[in-house]
Amino acid sequence: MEPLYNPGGVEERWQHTWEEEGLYNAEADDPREPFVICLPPPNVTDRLHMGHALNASAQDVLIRWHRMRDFNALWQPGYDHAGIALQNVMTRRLAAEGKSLKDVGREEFVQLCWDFIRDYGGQIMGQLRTLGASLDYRRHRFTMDEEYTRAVMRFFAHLYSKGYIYRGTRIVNWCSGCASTVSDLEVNHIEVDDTLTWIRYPLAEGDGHVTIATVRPPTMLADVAVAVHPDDERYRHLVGKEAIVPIAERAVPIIADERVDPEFGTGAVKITSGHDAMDWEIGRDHNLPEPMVIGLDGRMTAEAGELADLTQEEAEERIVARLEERGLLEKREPFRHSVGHCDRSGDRIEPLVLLQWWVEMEELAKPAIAALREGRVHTRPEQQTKVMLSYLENIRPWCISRQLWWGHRIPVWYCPDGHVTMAEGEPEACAECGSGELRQDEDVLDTWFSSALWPFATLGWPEQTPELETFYPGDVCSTGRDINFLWVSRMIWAGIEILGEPPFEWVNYHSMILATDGRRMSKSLGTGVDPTGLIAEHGADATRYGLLKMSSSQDVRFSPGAIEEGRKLANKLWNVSRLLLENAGGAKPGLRPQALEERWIVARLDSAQAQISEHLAQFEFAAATNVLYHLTFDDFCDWYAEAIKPRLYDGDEDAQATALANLERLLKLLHPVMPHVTEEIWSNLPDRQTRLIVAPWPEAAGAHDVELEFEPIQSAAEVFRRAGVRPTLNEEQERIFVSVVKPERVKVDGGNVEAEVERLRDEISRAEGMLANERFVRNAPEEVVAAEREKLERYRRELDALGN
RNA sequence: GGGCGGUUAGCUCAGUUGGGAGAGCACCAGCUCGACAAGCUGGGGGUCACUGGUUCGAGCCCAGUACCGCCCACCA
Repeated sequence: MEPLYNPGGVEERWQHTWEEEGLYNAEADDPREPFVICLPPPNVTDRLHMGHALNASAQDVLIRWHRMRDFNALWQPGYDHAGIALQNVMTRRLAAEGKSLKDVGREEFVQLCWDFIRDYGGQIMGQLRTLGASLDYRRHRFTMDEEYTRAVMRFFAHLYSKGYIYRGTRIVNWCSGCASTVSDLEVNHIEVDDTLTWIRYPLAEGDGHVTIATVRPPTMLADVAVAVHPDDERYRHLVGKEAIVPIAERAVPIIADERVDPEFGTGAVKITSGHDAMDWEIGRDHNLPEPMVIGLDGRMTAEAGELADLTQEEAEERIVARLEERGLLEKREPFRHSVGHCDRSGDRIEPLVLLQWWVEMEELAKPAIAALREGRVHTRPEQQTKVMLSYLENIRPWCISRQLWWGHRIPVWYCPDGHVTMAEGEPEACAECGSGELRQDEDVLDTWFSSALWPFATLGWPEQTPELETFYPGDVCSTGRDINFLWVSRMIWAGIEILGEPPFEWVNYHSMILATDGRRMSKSLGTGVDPTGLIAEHGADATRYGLLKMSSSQDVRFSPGAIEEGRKLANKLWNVSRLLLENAGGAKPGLRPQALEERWIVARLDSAQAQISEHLAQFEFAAATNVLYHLTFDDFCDWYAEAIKPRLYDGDEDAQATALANLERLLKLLHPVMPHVTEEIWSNLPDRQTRLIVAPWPEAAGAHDVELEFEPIQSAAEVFRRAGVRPTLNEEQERIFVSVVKPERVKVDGGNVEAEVERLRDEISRAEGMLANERFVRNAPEEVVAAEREKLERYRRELDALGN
């Protein structure tokens, strides 16, 4: 063993060995209790980024921990086809070649997507392997695979037959950049500087007018009403009358609706059902028509008359000029408000009224709400449950059709008479009239529609496979908050709807890792840190340790020091192992603790193990790494190993055997976080029967000497003193050791007796004050009062020892 | 507009029912003898954002303020 641990080569070797020996595999006929996590499927064209690496580290710790605890641990891998994202990539590539979608046609385009995936996709699984992620790679799934597609079709058919899926004309979010609709969840509201234009609409009868304020004058050509609040005294007399929309020169009703804010603008608002979400709702409730003057390309349509084909900006200029000529323009002023933008392309969303496919969500959400409320699904951090509930309780219909070519095509066919035939496979004839002339719906399904099935479609659903039987429902979903609604909420209701129970019991939300300056990590900002670079430079173990160490219940900044710490820990462990192994004589591991410091380290290992288990069970990975760090550095290396060194050199077989047994134990506790270095050291231990990855997690604590559970370092010295042990320490350690023989001298040796006396007097008066307080003595827990009494006595003894 | 989170050492962050302010890194000093200088030991350094309240006692509980971040939303 070399003095400096070099993860390069070692890590790859173990990754290959583990996978080749089938140690990542989980089998459906394994009788042990299953433990299942589905990897959130990365986009097939993505490369590993920090979020993937952190989340994979967390999941792998849980999987490896459970595997050692004798669970049948399945970590399910796979990819998502990333509908809009990949379509946009491909569209840009075509454009770079001077081609458009129309030039290549649908069939060829889809083939190009598959080619692209074959050539450039599917890289993350390889990158996850270099992280040591123990996924069952044999079970890899892709949402566009034939089998998975069958599941998507069945899911559609199921929801369609129960009436949850329907086709309807409603207001949608149209993204001109993607040339598709997107769901409400894919729209970001961003503050923009705009202009608010105040326009006079003359009354149809008489001379008066009503002034409205709008940020989008061109849409006035599609106005269908003017609305005011029903309680607004200023306008009550006008409700039921008509106003003339200028330029369009149409009369529209003046209506009353409570959704109008009387405080805003003049308190009167133009209603444009075809181009605004709230107007659309008001329009539906008042049975108003839904004309449109803006087309799919964002330009004015023929309905706009002489303004047809103009851009909205051009149309606005013309309209404002005309209004001014006629004296109907009251004023224009700067106005800042939030406007929907496409999450994918960044383009401004155009609300349009289109015929699309929808999922009616209200009924489907109810069992998911119940599952969250009843604690059948828990979240970490817990507050996220509230967030999820408020989303589900206010859920709205989900637009699932996309005007794309890359994705699962909607399994619906139309005959020339307009009859609708839904079929999981291609039908031969119209279900209604028998016509053989069928045309399939052109649209594909929202990518998230297929992602919702991930926990069971990956297991073979709709077939009743052994995998489905054994591995559903799973246990943990670990993910970022950014896809909470898009993915997690949908898996929950879909799982309950299809299989009767939620797909997992726990949802763990990991930190978002920000750049060191607090900005988002992003390629375009140049703030990204590449985790594969960290792995190459510091090793996978150090990277895993570092990411888990810096993770938290909230978002955190990237900390290079945490990775460095991981590297030091691996090196420290490596070197203490060298010490123990190279001085083990012919001893075989066996726990024969005789000296007090040996019983002490067993107690420390027990105690640390209990803490680690508790932290992992609560998804507190940073706390677990902290325990591991101090256990290894302080307790195991700096005190225990130092203390037994002389006996190791002297060839004391009991000490050697015990040291190896304790090392074994330490390696097991570290393995889930740092699998490679621990497996490598493990392979150097004598008489290994199994790999560490499948070695049993140590027996539960309980056998150790309870009275030895002191705090680490000081207590070690205390233990040595009581044991009469005089380990060979260096001069500094010797000084501490001696000082601990008389604990009251520790601080005084530093020189400042007066300050120490003062401190003790303060402490004594504080403790006396508390104990003299009847309410404290009466109300505080007994242990707290007793602890206070003990402290008081100790302080008094220490003060006496100082001669005061 | 609604909701959630944050503000603790130079930096990144812990701090579990209220009871002696912590870790890692960085910095300083010493040690460096047969695992490791990517080591060991020690040290300096904090008005726990601010104001008020509850309490014998508040980083922690309550009310409010400021600043930062995130999510949701039909602010025309």
